[in-house]
Amino acid sequence: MSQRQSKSEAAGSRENERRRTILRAAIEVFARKGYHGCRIADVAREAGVAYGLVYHYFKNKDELLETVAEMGWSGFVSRMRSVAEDEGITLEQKVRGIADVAFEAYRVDPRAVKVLILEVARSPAGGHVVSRQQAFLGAIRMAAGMFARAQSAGELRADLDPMLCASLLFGAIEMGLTAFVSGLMEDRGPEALERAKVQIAESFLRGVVPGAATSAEVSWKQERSSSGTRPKVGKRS
Amino acid sequence: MSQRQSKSEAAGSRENERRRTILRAAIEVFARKGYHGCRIADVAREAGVAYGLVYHYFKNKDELLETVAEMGWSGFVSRMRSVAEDEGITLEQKVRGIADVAFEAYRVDPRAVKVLILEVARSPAGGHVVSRQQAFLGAIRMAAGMFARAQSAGELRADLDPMLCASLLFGAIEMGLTAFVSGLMEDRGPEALERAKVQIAESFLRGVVPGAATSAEVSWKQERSSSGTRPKVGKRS
DNA sequence: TCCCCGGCTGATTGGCGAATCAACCGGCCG
DNA sequence: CGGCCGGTTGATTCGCCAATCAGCCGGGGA
Repeated sequence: MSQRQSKSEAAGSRENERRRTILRAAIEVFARKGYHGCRIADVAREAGVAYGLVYHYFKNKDELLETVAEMGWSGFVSRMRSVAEDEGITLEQKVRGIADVAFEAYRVDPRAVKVLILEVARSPAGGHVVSRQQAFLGAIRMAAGMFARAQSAGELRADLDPMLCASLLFGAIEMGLTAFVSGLMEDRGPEALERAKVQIAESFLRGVVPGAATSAEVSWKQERSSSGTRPKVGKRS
Repeated sequence: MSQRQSKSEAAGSRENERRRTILRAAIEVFARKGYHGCRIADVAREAGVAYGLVYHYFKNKDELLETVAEMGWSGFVSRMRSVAEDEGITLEQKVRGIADVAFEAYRVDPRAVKVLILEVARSPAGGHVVSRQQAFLGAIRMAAGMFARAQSAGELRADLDPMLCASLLFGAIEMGLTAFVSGLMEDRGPEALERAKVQIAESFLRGVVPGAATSAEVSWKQERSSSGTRPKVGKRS
């Protein structure tokens, strides 16, 4: 069983450990100096490996970023999807769940989120690297679908454009995180993060859900008593 | 049309015309291929001038972007400031006014807005080019100040963090514009733009203003009958 | 013991593109 | 008319950095 496993990236072998190290270093360096502002040599030094080894694991610099993006993003998207497509919860819970996922990702790995936001989501349309922002837009479309369904179920104001709702939610979350990433928010402790998350979700919901004071308002104080209803969204799968 | 000369730059001489041409070409090219994805040669070709002339008017490539950023941004900021600091209007009107300014900027010059959003606002922290995102953060801070003042006047829920409100508003506007910039919104006509603007402002206000159904809600249907209560904020043009 | 092999090394190379610079207009003044 | 001068040109230079590659090391199998 412990036979030499084939070169497929099946299990986390010793070799993959190096790969991981390089990936982490890349995130670190990208977060610090930006993709264009750093050399491969920086990544190698940060990882404590030889320059050439980076090219042993990654075809080129671009693939390095691509991989970083794919890993972080796919994790986020799958978690978000499981929330957005959960049939058993209300729109409000979904929105809170999505905010949860995003802020939890930031809490767990701020650097990675910074890279994702700054280098991936907003990468200028270079024409070639479409895949990246396509992933981002895909997430928004997914949310838009969620809102559209909620709308026909009467959980969303009829006069709103679902796509715009999705943009609004993502924009609010993204900029909220940016406020932390960029140091705009002086207090960056976990409880500040939690407060920000709640405020964003509640504000968004008040603005978007039919019937002025929603249960968002009601549950505001007693939310922990009704905790069982909230899936809490496991992060690292 | 009234956009001729913006501010200082008093004497619009013949020489400045060339400079302008290059600047416009830069915006065009930056919007199409991104700052890093284009060469100075591209800008020169687009402008129909010799390669070297670009360096006659701008110290280097970075200063070119810097100038583009400064021009577009200062225009936006000054318009926004005049709205945010207007003592004679309510918070709601200010918020609508800010949305107005942003969307009007997009309507007038989508390319420039695209560059501003993609290349300037979210430029990765390169350490050196701090000024750019500093300008952006400055705008958010200004809005935060506006919200803080509104809060002590009772125009904003007491339980909200002004800075976060500012982030939320900017995030919503920015992502809304991004939806257009990136082609997420299939319909990009002026009336779609108008609808998006209204939806963003109203949603934000519902979420943030004390007393569930605000005048936003009330005026929603009867806004044109509600006489001159709403000054309609004389944006540019 | 020696050889093989695959992870690993880092000096070298090649190309790209920013920035320079010497020459070139064409108008204007003396 | 001739010389000057500022805007203009684009081939050339120069530095940087991604990507290569020839070779090293250490383990394990024969």
